[in-house]
Amino acid sequence: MGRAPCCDKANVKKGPWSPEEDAKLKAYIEEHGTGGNWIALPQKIGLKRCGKSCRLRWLNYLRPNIKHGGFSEEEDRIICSLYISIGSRWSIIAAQLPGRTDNDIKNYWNTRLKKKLLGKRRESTHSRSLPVNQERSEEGVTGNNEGPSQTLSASALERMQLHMKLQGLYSPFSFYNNPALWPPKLGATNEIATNPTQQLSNCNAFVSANQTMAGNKVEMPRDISPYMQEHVDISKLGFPTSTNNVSIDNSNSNFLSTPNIIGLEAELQDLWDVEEESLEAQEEHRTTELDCFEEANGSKESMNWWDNINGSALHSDSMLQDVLGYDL
DNA sequence: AACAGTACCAACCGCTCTCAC
DNA sequence: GGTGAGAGCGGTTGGTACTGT
Repeated sequence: MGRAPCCDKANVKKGPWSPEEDAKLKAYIEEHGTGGNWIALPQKIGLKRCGKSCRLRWLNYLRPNIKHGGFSEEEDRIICSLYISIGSRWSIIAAQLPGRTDNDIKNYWNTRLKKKLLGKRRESTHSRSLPVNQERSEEGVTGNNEGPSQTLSASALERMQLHMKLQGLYSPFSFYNNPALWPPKLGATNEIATNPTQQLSNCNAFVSANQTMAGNKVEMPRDISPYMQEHVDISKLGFPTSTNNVSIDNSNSNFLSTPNIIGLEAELQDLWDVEEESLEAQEEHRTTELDCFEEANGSKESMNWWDNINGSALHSDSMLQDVLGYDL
């Protein structure tokens, strides 16, 4: 049994708003406000519209100080950085761009910006465009019936692709080519890839290994990067206010559904959680994991590998500039 | 000029979240 | 703590404008 509809679907008008409807809605809200009840509002002013439709029209179009189109390069840069960091949290991204609506940004991203970043890889002659074997690698990641693509969302894959692109896959010091920066179990070889074949292999290994680390329970100290602190209202991201450290605890099944972990990290963590294990076994894994890490590195504190990803990408403005194709 | 393909964007849909009761 | 209504959000759709053939 589904929930009751918010309005009488048969008696509401759909489709584009007329100037008269706009005027009615605008005049009423400017004089009386919404009254905290969008559902009742259309009846009050004699509009045959759903309350949700009224809300959307007001927020996305009629509200004062709304900007449409003409995104600046600075806005592009912020949108890209935030998308890579937090994914399709359009409302949060919109909060950082005064006058922009989430819908506007979402449309702009889906129709233009995404193509600008990801779409140009095949025809690009750019020095950082991907080599042929890397194209294959991405197809493996984004791809089809086998492998990691089955479990990573399109958004996460997109962000990984952007991330890899911004990291500069040719660089032997990039995260993907430097196992020393990887989570302990993945960085076993400690080899830095210096040729495309090895780099490709490392990229694939990174993704697939994330799948196989099922059941591990790892502390991921997660500092908010300086970039995020500067550009994002952290309080809106749902991080704990007292500490930035996030303890990923598999024993709490609700944890991953809270906003404490957002986006890609959560998805990777989900991959690790795919395999069902008892709490005891998980705890044992965790203890072993931490002990091994401590033994190898002298401290559990430096197990801050996720920061190695976030920090490096968010600070690579020059790479972002490179991909966007214009000077910042 | 006519048509097809593409790009863009407003609006809708359905789900989750929040909060009052 | 459980429930339900409204608000908010992100994904998707459909219509229109634009561009190329």
